[in-house]
Amino acid sequence: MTTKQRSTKQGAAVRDALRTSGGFRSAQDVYAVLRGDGGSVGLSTVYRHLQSLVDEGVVDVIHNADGEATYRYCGDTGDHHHHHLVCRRCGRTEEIEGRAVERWAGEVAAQHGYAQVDHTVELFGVCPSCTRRRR
Amino acid sequence: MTTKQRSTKQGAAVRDALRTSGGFRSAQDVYAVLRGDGGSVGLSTVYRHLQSLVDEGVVDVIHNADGEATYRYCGDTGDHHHHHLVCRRCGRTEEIEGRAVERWAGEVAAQHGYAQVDHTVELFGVCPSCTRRRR
DNA sequence: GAGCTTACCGGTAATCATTACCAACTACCA
DNA sequence: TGGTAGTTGGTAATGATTACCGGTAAGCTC
Ligand SMILES: [Zn+2]
Ligand SMILES: [Zn+2]
Ligand SMILES: [Zn+2]
Ligand SMILES: [Zn+2]
Repeated sequence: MTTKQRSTKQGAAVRDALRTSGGFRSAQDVYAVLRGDGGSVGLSTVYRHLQSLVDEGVVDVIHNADGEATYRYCGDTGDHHHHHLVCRRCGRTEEIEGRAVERWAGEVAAQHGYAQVDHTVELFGVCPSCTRRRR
Repeated sequence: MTTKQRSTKQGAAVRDALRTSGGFRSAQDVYAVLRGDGGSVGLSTVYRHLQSLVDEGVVDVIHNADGEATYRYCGDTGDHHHHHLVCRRCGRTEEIEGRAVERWAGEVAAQHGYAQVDHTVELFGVCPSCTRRRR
């Protein structure tokens, strides 16, 4: 039997915090925000829910340059395969997709005889706002 | 003045271990191998040299799914921009490149007005050998 | 080769993100 | 309202990576 999921305020808080943010945030970031809002959430709980959301497929994970995991709510557009263009200053994120990359990835893998191929494709830059602000 | 680099046997050991391996290996992996060979290297030393090699540009880093850093010697072919097709079973790696992806990345970034754009593109699969071996 | 200077070594302690534990708590159903 | 089982959150444990620092040795000069 599939474990029944209970709906708790903490779960909602974590999900909303991420959704509202719009970009990629670390677990510690989310924790800090929720604490700042006066709510009392445990760090364990934050990690737990982030993981659940990832398993559900509504949240994407990317490891930043330091290897730290950052999460982003992609649920609303979440079923279709996509990638991201992330601002390395403010974390703002645009969802992107491209037939070209997908085709290329498949071809390359096939040429080398690799099976069960998956891929990681992320773009990092400085968004218009951040560019304007700090020129 | 640029700090003068001394050539030590430990440095050579780390570099050779990576080069010989051919694939992406974690610092701990390299450490284990060097220890297995009877040599006595310190873990700190391994980390230190891996970082140096990365700074020199002869070694590439990728964070695996767990966020752990893995390193690969790409020095011999190292000047030109390239990506990797990595076997998630044995770590074997093929260097790959593609005009298509580079162009696509540039276009997408431009469309969204992002500047100083960099990208991460890595393919993960199961290499021919590993596929054959384990059905 | 001997002596010097100083980068380098490596063992250990410290840092940090993430996970494991577990007793107290509460959502949900009858 | 009561009971059951999933959930919470503080704390301890884990694991990778970094900071320290006294001891070692590479490279240079004579
Ligand atoms: Zn920005
Ligand atoms: Zn894709
Ligand atoms: Zn393989
Ligand atoms: Zn590229």
